Amino acid sequence: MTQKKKLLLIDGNSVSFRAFFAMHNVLDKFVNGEGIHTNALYAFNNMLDIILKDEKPTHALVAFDAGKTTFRTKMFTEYKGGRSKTPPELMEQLPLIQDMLNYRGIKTYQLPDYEADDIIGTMSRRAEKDGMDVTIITGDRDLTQLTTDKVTVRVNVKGVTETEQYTPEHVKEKLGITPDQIIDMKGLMGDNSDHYPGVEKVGEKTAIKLINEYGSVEGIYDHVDEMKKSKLKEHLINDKDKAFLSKKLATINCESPVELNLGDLEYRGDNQEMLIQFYQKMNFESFLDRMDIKKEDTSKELADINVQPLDEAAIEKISKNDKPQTLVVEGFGENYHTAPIIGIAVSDGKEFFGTTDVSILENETLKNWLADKDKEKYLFDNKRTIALLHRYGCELDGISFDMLLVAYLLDTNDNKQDIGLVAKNYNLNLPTEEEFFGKGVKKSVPEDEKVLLNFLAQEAQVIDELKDQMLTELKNNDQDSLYDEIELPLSIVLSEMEIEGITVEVSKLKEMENTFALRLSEIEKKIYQEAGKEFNINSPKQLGVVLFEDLKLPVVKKTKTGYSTSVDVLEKLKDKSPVVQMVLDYRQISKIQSTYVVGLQKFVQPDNKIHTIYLQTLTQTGRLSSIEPNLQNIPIRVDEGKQIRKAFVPQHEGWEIFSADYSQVELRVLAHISGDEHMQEAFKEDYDIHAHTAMRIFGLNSTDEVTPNMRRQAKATNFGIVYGISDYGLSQNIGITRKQAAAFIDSYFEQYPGVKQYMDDIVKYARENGYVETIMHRRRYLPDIHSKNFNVRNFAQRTAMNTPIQGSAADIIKVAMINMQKMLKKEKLQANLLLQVHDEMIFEAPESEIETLQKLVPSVMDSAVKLDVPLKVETAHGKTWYEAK
DNA sequence: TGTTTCACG
DNA sequence: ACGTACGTGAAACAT
Repeated sequence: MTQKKKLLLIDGNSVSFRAFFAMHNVLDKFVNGEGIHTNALYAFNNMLDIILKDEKPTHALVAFDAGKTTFRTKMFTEYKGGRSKTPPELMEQLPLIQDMLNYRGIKTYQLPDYEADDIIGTMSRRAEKDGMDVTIITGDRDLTQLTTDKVTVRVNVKGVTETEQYTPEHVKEKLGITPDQIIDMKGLMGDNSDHYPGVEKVGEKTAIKLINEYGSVEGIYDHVDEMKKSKLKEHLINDKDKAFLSKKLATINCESPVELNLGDLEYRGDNQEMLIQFYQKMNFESFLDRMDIKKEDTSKELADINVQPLDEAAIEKISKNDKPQTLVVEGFGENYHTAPIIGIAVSDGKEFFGTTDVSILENETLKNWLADKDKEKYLFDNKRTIALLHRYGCELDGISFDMLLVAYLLDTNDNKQDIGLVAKNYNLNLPTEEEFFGKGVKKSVPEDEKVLLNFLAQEAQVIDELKDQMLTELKNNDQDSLYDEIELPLSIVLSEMEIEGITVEVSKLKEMENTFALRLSEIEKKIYQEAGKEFNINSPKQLGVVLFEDLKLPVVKKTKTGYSTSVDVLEKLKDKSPVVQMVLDYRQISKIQSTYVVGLQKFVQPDNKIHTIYLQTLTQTGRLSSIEPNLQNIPIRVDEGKQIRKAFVPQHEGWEIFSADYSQVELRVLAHISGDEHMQEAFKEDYDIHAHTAMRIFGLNSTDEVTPNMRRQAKATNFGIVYGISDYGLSQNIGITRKQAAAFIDSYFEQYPGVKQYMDDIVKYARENGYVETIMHRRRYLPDIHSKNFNVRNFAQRTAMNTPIQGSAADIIKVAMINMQKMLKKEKLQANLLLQVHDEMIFEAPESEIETLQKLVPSVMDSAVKLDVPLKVETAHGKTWYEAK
């Protein structure tokens, strides 16, 4: 079925006027580089976007008035007389509006001696005859006379973005007459703005009454003699000529000699190239932004691929092929440590081999090829592939291109966890895992093996096809060594850590579960007693009612949905009611119980180990994150929670847990990249950095004069600096006034002028380049740095300050992990690297190796990168993770 | 599915 | 005058 044709007709002059006055208040702000005003252009275009989206016309025309004299002025010289002149700021925009419309693929037209109305009337009648639907956009109500079953008139109200829709029914409802009676109404009442008269003392109400009685102007005068004597009758008789003339003037000429065919009006859409140029000339940033989104729609569909069976003959071919080949190993399930492999594909870019028979992984030739470091391979997600193959007894080596890692390094902003998403970014339309397998209960492997293998082959094809382009981008960004020397080797290290896993004593967790359950029910009882009723303490909503309505405690803070009951609020209410402390205690225990004691047990595998998954390509700063479960947020600050760590033990009798952490890496990184002399000195001399800061900002002569409270405040200030400080944030954190906090910060910047300089420079750098970088050239793009929104922009500025610091620290420990793993192998130590928690590494090792590690680990860690200040490493060890700290 | 809260660096 | 610390993941509740 062919699409129903629809013609969009716009009254160019009246809409331009509307547009101009709609944005008249910002007239001075809308001036382009050449000094031309652009407000009407902007508003017109905005309206156009809305209308085009709404109406989806197949044909379009914008009609303009040709000049001052028309057939109407010949009939009545004063027609449209006495009108004030078009403002010059609008005059200069009118020709540009026509240009813009043409670039948007819309025809414009004007006809000497005729008005825009007549062109619109004529074309709408022609279109109607052709069976088209018509929509007319205008600021002038008179055009509603054109309304029919097929013709809708949308009249701008309140500016240009909103319209009132006139159908014949709507006209009837509003005026009580039919559309074609509007000209009779105008004839009787005249028109002030078009400056033609009607019958004396007849306005809209009287006109409509008369029309309802007699049908038309003609009808009225056919019966005027029968009317009973009245002033109205006198006026009608006196002004008969005027009435007929005015009706003529009001009548739109629907048979104007318009030299256009409907075919000429076909709407073809934007002329991208010209439009971009035009928008640039007009400084229309927001319209330019909108265009980029449209461009992405040109993605290329992938053809079906002829996939040959991956059998012994194919394996022979693959293993003898010296060219790099792309490997796809597909697992089915959320967690690849347990997911089965459902298919394997290999391709050299020309031939595609695939199978769903995983027993092929027992083939020795294939095994050897996979493990051969000299057989170069490409893939998407090295770590995942290594882990999957490992469970099937295969090793993997020789990976030179991991598309996932490269995509992440090129731009951390978009979600790059899925090959389909990366492909789409490069205009290749490969389905995402979710699109292909479905989600939720519908998630399933396609029944037809061919469908699955085709998908795997397409994945291989995409990897192969995008490799060169992506590696070139990487090199252009100066990120090739970040990839070659850090992220790619790290993916192997991480796979080893995940596969090794950390041993957990479930019995210990069970024991804690009972203890905490008992304590929880005790506190629960007390809270119910105190509150006078039973309720769900875990529900912030119910708790809010109890605290702030039943107990009438003062409301400190509100959230979107109601009262806030978070720790900082409860802390302030502690002495107001004994129930508050109980709630705090309950919350703490309940958190430990649900998330850790109970939560962790669910992840312990039959080997008594937990195998977390590190997300290497998620964070915006370059840090890792850990999921299923998260082993990077195991409690340590309060002892009840820290007890959890007693369940983390070495896998062998006679072994210990060994941990090593960087001390104040982030501040050391700041000292390095800011080049601040005073801060560098503090680290070179190995002073207590927070005490040193306290001494400086409180103007003391020696660190001996620093009180514990001063040190605490200085420490918070140091943190604040790393996070991209604000006086308010600091004041909230250490409980001082905003003014005091501001004074701290001023004093800090005075004492560490290099830090101040860095903060200013990095924000400027972000503004000029659109991104910031770490010491290893890891990038984070910050488009929000140009935001007009105060909050959004400030957030981007703080991010600009923080990311190079947090990100460089992440770079450093990543290098250390790679070097450490190498060193353990080289020294033939049995020790295993198990976990990474941002600035620390956790190992298990035989007691006999602890002494070696105490020297070796710090030496590897502090020599990972060379900074202008030394790195410092602290170690600890013990029978459990609890004791290794 | 989104919100709130809280565990970590 | 604006409303704030940076980076994460998971559980529970409410919708």
